[in-house]
Formats: sequence, C-alpha cells, structure tokens
Amino acid sequence: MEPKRKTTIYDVATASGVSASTVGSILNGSWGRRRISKDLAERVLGVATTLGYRQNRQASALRTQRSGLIGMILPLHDNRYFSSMSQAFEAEARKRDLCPMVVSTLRDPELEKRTVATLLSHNVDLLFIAGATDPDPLSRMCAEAGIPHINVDLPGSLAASVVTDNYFGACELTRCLLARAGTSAPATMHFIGGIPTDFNTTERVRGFHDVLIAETGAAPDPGQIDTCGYGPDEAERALRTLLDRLGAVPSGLFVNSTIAFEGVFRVLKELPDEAFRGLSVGCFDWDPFLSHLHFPVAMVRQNADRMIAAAFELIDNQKAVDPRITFVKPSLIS
Amino acid sequence: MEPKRKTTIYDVATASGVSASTVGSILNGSWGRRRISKDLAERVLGVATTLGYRQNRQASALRTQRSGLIGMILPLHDNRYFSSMSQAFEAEARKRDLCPMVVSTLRDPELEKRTVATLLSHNVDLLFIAGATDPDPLSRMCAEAGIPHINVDLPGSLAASVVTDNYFGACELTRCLLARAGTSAPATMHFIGGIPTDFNTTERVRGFHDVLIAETGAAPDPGQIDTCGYGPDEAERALRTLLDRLGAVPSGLFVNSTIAFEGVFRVLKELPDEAFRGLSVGCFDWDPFLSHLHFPVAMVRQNADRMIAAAFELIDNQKAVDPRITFVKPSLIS
DNA sequence: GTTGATTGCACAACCGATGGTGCAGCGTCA
DNA sequence: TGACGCTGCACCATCGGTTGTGCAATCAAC
Repeated sequence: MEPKRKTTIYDVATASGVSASTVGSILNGSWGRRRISKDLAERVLGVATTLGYRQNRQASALRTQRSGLIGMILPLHDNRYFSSMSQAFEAEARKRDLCPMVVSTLRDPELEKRTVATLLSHNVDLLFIAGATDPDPLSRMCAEAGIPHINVDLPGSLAASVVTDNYFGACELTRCLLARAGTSAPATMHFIGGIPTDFNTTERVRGFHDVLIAETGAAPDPGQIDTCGYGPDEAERALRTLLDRLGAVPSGLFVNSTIAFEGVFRVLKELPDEAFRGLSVGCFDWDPFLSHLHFPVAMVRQNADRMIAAAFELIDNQKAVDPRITFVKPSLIS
Repeated sequence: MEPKRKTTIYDVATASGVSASTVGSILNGSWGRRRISKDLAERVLGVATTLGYRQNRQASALRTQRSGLIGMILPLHDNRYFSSMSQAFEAEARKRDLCPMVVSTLRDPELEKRTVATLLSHNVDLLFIAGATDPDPLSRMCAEAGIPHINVDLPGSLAASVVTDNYFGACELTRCLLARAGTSAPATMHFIGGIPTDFNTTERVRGFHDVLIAETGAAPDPGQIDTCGYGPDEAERALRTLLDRLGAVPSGLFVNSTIAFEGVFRVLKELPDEAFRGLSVGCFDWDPFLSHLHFPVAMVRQNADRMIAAAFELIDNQKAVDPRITFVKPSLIS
C-alpha cells in the first residue's frame, strides 16, 4: 500500500526520545554490556515492536563484517542425495542462527566460480563446497576473501573435505552382488556409469575391483567397467552394447547412481523374468522406489546428514583449514 | 593465510590515484553516464583486477536499497516436485542476475513466518512463497516491508498465485483410472492421502468426485475418500483398513502424492498378481521409478518449470499485487 | 561538603558503495 | 579577450547499524 520506508533505529529513537545508539544496542541485545537500564530497554523494545522495526542486515553486516549468511554450492537440487544434503545443511545452519543460501552449479566449473564469487560478494560468513568439479580454485577464492570453507562430497586439496567412503560402499555393494549371484560366473560382474575422472567414481571402481580380486581371485578386465557418464541415456546405451557383446545377461550389475539406473532400467524391464534368475543388481545411491521393482536391487545409501554434521563440526573446531579428508561410511540397503 | 581486509574501492582509488567515487562508478558500470574517460576506466579496471577487487554487496545494497537477492520459501527440499521448483527458480533468478535464496519451512506456519522475517531482514528484492500453509500473514509481512511477492503451489488471497490446476489433473487421472478399471465396479474407486484442509487436496477430491458423477452417474460416498495425511505411514494404515473393510481389492486407487504412495506400495506389493487384474492405480505426482513397478501406475506430473516461469512473468509485469490465481495444467503420464 | 567511583546514556566515527553537485580546465565563437 | 559550454573528474552526504569514548548525574565515603 504505502511506500513508506521501513522503520529504522532512528525512527525508534525519536519516537522514544533516546539516542539511536541506545536503541541500537537495545535492539541487538548488547544493552547489558552498555549499562542501559532495564526499564529503558523494555520501553524502547515496546516502541520498536509497535513501530514494526526490523533490523537491516545489510547495515549490520557492513559494520560488523558478519552477514549472518552461510552459503553452499552443490551440483543440483533435483536429486535425492543432494537435496537431502540441502535439508541437513539448512537444519545445521538454523541451529547457528545463520541464513542458508544453497545454490546449484550444474557441474559446471565456470558456473561454480561465478557462483562462489557471488556468494562471497554477499559476504557469506561460511561456505560449503559440495560436489564441485574443481574445488581448489574455489578454495583459493575463499582464502583470498578470508572466508572459512570446506569441501563436501568431493575432496579438494586446499581445505578440509568430508566425503562418503566410496571405497567402503563399493566394496560392500560388490560383495553383496557376488553373494547374490551365487557361484555363477563372477567374471561377468559389470560396473556401469559415472565419470572416469571423478574422484567418487574412481574410488567406487577401486572397491569393485578389489573385491572382485579378493573374492574371485581375478581382476575385472577393462570391458567390465564402463564409466560412460552419469546420464540415463549413456547408461542405457552402455548396457545395450554390453548385452549385445555378451550375448547374455551378466551375473551382476553395479550401477553408479540412480540417474544412471534410470537408463539401465529401461533395458532391464524389457528382459524376461527368467533373465533375473542369475542376475543381481546394485545401485550406488538410494531411492525408496528402487526397492519396489520386480527384481531386488541392493543400494548404497550415502549419509548426507552425517556428512553435513561432520563438516560443521570441523568448521566449529577451526579444523577446516587443514586439508584432510574425513570419510563417512554409507550404508548398504539390501 | 593473511587476514588482510578485502580490497575496497578506496584501495583501488589510492592505487590508481583517482577518487573513490570515480572508481565506484567505473566498477559498477555507470562511468559512461558520469562522463569518465574510457582510458581512465580501463586503467582503473586493470588496477581493480590486479588488486582482486570484489564488490561488497552489503554496502551497495545499503545505499541503493537493492540487495540483488531473491528469496523463496518452500515446504521441503527433499522432494522431487519442490526440488524441481528450486531448480527452475534458480534458473530464472540467474537470468535476472539475482542470487537465489531458497529456504524450506517444513510446513510449519511459525517457521514460515520466522523465515520470511529473516529473508526480509536480508532485504530480498523479491519473494516467492511456495506451498506455504498460511500465505496471507506472510503476504502482509512483505507488504509492510514493501517487497513484491507471489504465491506458488498454494494460493493466497493477498497476492497473485500460480498453482497447479489440481482439479484438471485429478479429473484426468480419475478418468484414466476409470478407463483402465473397465466396466467393473466403478463404485469402488478410492482416494487416499492428503490433508482435508489443504487447498490442493480439496481440489483433487473435487475432480475425483465430479468425474465419478459424470462417468458413472453416482457420487462417491465419504468412505471412498480418505484424506489421511501426506505421510507414508498414514497412507499404509488407511489402505490396510480399506482392504479389511472391503474384503476385496478396490477397482481403482487415486493416491495423493508420491510420499503417500510409498505407504500404499507397502501394502500393494504384498498382494498376489491376480489382485492387479481389476485394479488400476494412479498417483498425483510423478516419480520416474513409479512407472517401473510390476503393475502400471498412472501419474500426474506437475509442471514446476511452467509455474515458476508464469510467476516470474507476473512479477515482471507488475501483476503480482493482483490477488488472482493462475492455473498451470499438469500432464497425465500413463 | 568535597572527592571518587559508578551509573546511564549521548556523541560521533565508521563500515563500503553510490550519486548529486561543484568546479577546474579546455575549446569555441563572437 | 571574454562569455559560454562542455568535458572529466573530485567532494561529500548518505544508507542503517555498531561501538569506542565522553560526560553529566547519582551515590557512597570520609
């Protein structure tokens, strides 16, 4: 309605006949330290509420160098894993009376940098770098701005990192797949999806690889590992090619992410029921409906809550500058 | 490393031997209007980049009354529908050079208010109120602060609203369910899930109701509609009770949300395959893996992208103050 | 009744960017 | 040569809180 300016401490000051600085200290709670009488404090607070005063965080931030904002970048929102990370991040931020700013950067290094620059420009007090394709330059930007920060999900070498224990998870999942496949042809265990240069993927491949050696005595050959990308279409194509090549159904499929699983599923649902007799399927990442398909799917569920909590703990204890990696174990859901 | 203060326009000014105001206008692009010579502009820009200057948005915002922030509150991140809304919101925000702040409010009216207060405190230039349980008080807060805002997903009466055409979607889904159920017992078509006081739920129930009348001639009786809540457990309990009561499988199930569907599924997957002969199942909301169950599921997919786009359009054209409702049609996926 | 400590608040500088205004310097034309 | 206009930049107030400092008034003690 009325384009009236928002009420400031000056308005409250004149309205209650005291100085602006007094009002300010009353409104931000520092009045005890400033020896303002309790009576006056209460009176001014009353005036402030009737006038509908609300603090201007920009002004406050400008003076105190603390914005009350906490930023996080992540690859995308529209994903079960990352969105649960947002949820956990928010909860922790709220505990600390910080306002969360979660922005997705679409796995684009350029966008990652631009976004971090924006967040720094808004003077976030803290920054979480989650799943960044290239964390170190971002670390450098933060360091230059003097902003504490931490890597999550993908490690960097210039700040502390909290990541899923992908190796452990992959080992668990692979063992589960082997057990389910029984004794039949462990050599036709296959890994599909992910990006070969991605730290998480390489760790998962390593786990897959090591368990195959340990349990079957033979290392998988390169044809058993297809890090074709994270997209459903790539995964679908990869699996079709694989089936063609094999001329049969493999004994196990380790699908790297639910997104890739969508593509894999397009192929699997066309197979006759008998095909699943000897086939065990697993997915690194969790989705509730995946346990509802017409064949069993073992899943690795990453613990976003615990990762976020661990990251905050490092920040709180000033350990974020130490470029060490904290691993959080995921859980096998089978 | 060094806790050196961030470089300001004053640093750039002294470093290049010009006044701070000149530097300021060069750095924010208004130097043309201020008749600064191009030579000087380029020289100063050079100095600024070598000094690693970054604008302090707080200071800028304090002066200009424009923060460059755009806020959105929504019920939760960890949900396919809402997270795709975040994704769309972000994309539009980026187009406008605004930094998105998306905060979830957990369907808690008190938290909604607190969060809006926080966002207003940070002087967001614009606010999207998505899925708020009680939008009007929030509208009032925005109005008081003079901040343009708009309701999304759930309508309010004090600002423009953009919502899914739930009635249309429910009609489509109900018709689809009826068609699939064939001629057998349309009277045992059931609606499960949602909150009876929720606008979206009532609209969906209305569509369900109207189509049943139109196609079968008979209105559903109250026992055919169980708005037991959005949770999976409530839905599971509701369906078990229903099956007990009927002593048989209904001919159609209209499940209100994927979350409720999780509960429904727990029951359905225990049923023998024959049970699905006469049963058609639908879900209001979409999930890729729901089309992958061992029985068909018709789904209504809400168009978050279009809703966000429509909302921005209203804002851009100053139509957000007009408390009218814009309906966006969802699509039936069967 | 004077000194000294304490209480309770006001004053003013400051955070960093912005934009209205002022004013030299130069060119132009009569 | 002087009036005039334009160019190119500097000065300074301002946005709204925050906080170090200053200073009257009050109180206690001798």
